[in-house]
Amino acid sequence: MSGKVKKRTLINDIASHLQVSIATVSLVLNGKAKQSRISDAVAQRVLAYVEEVGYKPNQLAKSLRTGKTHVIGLVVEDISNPFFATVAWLIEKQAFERGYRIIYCSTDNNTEKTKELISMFRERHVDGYIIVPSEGIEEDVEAILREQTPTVLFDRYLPGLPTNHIVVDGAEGTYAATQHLLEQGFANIAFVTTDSAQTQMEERLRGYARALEEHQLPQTVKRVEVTKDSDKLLADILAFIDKNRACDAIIFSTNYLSIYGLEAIAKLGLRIPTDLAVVSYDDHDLFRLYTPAITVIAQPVESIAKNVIDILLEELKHRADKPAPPMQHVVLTPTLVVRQSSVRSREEVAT
Amino acid sequence: MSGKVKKRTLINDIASHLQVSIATVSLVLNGKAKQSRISDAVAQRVLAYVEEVGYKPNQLAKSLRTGKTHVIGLVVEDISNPFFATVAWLIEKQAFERGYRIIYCSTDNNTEKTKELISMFRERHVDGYIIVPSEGIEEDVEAILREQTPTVLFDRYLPGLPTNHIVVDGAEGTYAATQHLLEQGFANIAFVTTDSAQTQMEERLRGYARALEEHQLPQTVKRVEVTKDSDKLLADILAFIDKNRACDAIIFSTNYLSIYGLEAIAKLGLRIPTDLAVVSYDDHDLFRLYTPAITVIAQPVESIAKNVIDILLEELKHRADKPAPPMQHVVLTPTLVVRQSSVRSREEVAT
DNA sequence: GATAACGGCTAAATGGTTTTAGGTGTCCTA
DNA sequence: TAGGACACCTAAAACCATTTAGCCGTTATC
Repeated sequence: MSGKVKKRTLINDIASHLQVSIATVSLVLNGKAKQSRISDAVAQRVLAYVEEVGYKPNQLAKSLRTGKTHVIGLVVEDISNPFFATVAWLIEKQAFERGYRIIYCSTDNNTEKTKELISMFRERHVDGYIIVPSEGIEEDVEAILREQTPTVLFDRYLPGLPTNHIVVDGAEGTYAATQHLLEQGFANIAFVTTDSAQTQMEERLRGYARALEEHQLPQTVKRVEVTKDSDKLLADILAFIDKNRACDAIIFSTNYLSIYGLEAIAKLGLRIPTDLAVVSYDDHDLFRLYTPAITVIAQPVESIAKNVIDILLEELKHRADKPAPPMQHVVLTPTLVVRQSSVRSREEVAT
Repeated sequence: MSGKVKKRTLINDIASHLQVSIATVSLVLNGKAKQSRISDAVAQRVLAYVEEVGYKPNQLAKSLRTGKTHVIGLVVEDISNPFFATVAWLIEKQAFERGYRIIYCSTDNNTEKTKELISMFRERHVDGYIIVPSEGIEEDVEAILREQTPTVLFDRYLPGLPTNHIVVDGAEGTYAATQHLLEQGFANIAFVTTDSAQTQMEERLRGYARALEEHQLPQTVKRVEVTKDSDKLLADILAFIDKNRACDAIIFSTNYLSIYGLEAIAKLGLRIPTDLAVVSYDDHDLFRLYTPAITVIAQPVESIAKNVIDILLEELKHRADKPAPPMQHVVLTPTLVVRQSSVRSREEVAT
C-alpha cells in the first residue's frame, strides 16, 4: 500500500544469507569457482540461491570495477536512412548474440554533434566504437585510438588516420553503372552528388568520371548542398534537371538524393527511362517497387555488417595483447542491379 | 613509442594539483559551489584547470554514486521500419537537447528478446523507459513500474497495466479510410492485417469493421502470419489477393504489409486503382512517390515523439515527489492522406 | 566575554562490485 | 614433529566519483 520501494538484492545480501563471503559469491557467479577452488557444494548453494531470488549484479558497479561495459557505441549518420538502419540492425543482431549491446546515435553529419556523441561514449566507457565518420572529427577519433579502444569505421574513412575500416568500392559501382548506361545507348549522363568531401562520395564521383573519360564524353556534375530543408533540396535537384534537358540519363550518388530526384522528375513530367534514365546508388524498397523499377548500385549490407562486427569483436577479444593489432582495411564490391529505369528496351511488366 | 596508455585524468589529479580536496572539485563541477560556499577564487581555479586538462568525470562512477544515468532506454519493434526510425530519431533529438541520451534496441516483436532487453536496461540502470511493447511482457513492465522508474509506452499498450501511453486512434484512421473508399464507389473492400493480438492492430481492424457494418457490407479480412521470411509473406499476400478477385479495394494495416501488397499487385499485373484501390496504414516515401501515389493513413509522428518525451521528462523531473504521478493516456488522431491509389477519377499527373 | 552565526573548506562514508594476497585447517611426507 | 602441499575460503583494496557532517577561524550579537 505504501510507496516503499523494494530494495534491490545485493551481492551482500546473498553472501550474508548464505553465510559466505561476498568474494565467494562473486567468484562463483563469474565462473571462477573451479580456479579458486570453491567447493562444488558451496558453488551449488550460491547458484541456487541467486536463481531463487533472481539476483542480477549491478552492471554499473561491475563496469566500474572491471573497466568493461560490454557495450559498443554505434555512431551512424542517420538512423532513419534505410541503409544505416539495416546495417545497424544487422550489427545489433550479431553483437547481441555474442553478449554485446549496441547503443546507437545519429550524427546528422554534424561535426559538433558527432564530437559530443563520441565524448558521451567515452564518458560511458563503451568497450568499442563503430563509427560512420563525419568530417572534421579526426582529433576525436585519434583520442579514442590513443586510449587503445577498439574502433571500426565504415561507409567512409578518415584519410591519414590508421583505423580499421570497411568501405565499399563506390567507384567500381558508379563506373559499372555509367558503363551500363553507355551500353544502353545513353550518351549524356549527369551525376548528382552532395557537396561533402567525404571519401565515399568522392569515390562514387570518381567512378563516373573515369567511365566518361574513357569514352571521352563530357561530364555533367551537380553537387547539391546537403541540408535538412527538404524543400530546398528538392528545388535544387529539380532546377538542375530542368536546366539540363540535354541529359538523357542521371546517376544519383546516394539514396535520399535519388528519392528527391524521382520526385523532381515526376514533377517535371519526364518519363523514365524514355526521357531520362535513372540509376541510384543504394537500394531501397522504393526503387525496387517504383514504376518503372529503378536500377541501383546495391551495397552489400550483410557483408558490411558482418565485417564490421567481426573485426571489432576480434579486437575486443585480443585486447591488451600484442602492441599493434594490424589494421584491417576491407573494400567490398557493390552490385549493379539492373532494372527498367535504365534500359532502352520497351518496358514490359515481367512476370 | 611504447604501448603505454596515457592514464585518464581523475578528480584526484585535479584536486592534488590544485591543492584542494576532491570534495571541492566535485562541488564546483556540479554547480554547488555557491551553496557550499566555495569562494569564487577557488571555483575559478578549479574550472580553469579542469578546462585546461579536459577532465571529464567518469560517468560510471557518477552513476553508481548518484543512481542516475541520464540514459533513457528505447525499445522499439524494429528500428529499420521507417515509422519507428522516424519516431526514434525525433525522440533522440528532443532528449539530447535536454541532457538525456537514448539507447535503442529492436525487439522484432520477439517476447524473449524484449524481456532480455528490458532486463539489460534494468541492469544498466536507465533512468526511464520508452517501450513499444510486444506481447507477453506484462510481468517485465510491471517489475519496472514497481521500481518506480518512469515509463512511457507508445504505438500500443498493455491492457490492464497502469502505464503512461501514447497511442494513435487506429480505428478512426481505418474507419475514415473505409468511408473514403466507399464514397469513391468501391464496394468490396478487403483488409489485410497481421495475426498479432496487439492493441493497435485490433483497433485498426475495428475501424474497418465498423464502417462496413454501418453499411451492411461484407468484410473480407486476411490475417497474415508475421514472419521474417519475406518470401512467405509476399506469397501469402499474393495468394490472398489472387483468390479474392472480387475485391475492388484493399486496406493494409501497416507499412510493410502494404509494401508486400504493392509487390504482389504488380506481380499479378493488376492496376491501381482501376482493378484494385489501395490504402496503407502508415506513410512512407514509397507511398508518396509510387505510381500511382498511395493513399495512406498517416500517423502524427512528430506529435507522438513530442508527447512521449514530454511525459517522460516530466516524470523524471518529479521523481520521488508525490506518491502517485497521474498516468497519462494520450490518444492522437491519424490523418487520411488521399492520393491517387484510392480515387475513381482519371489519374492525371498534377503539378 | 561568552555565544552564535557564518564563511570556506575537507575527511570520510557511500554506491556495488571484482580480485588479489593471504589465512585456516587437514593431511602427507621425511 | 617440523615442514610443505593442498583445499577452501575471506578480508580488504580497488574502481571513481558524490555528498554529508563537521572543523576551524572570524565576525556579529547581547
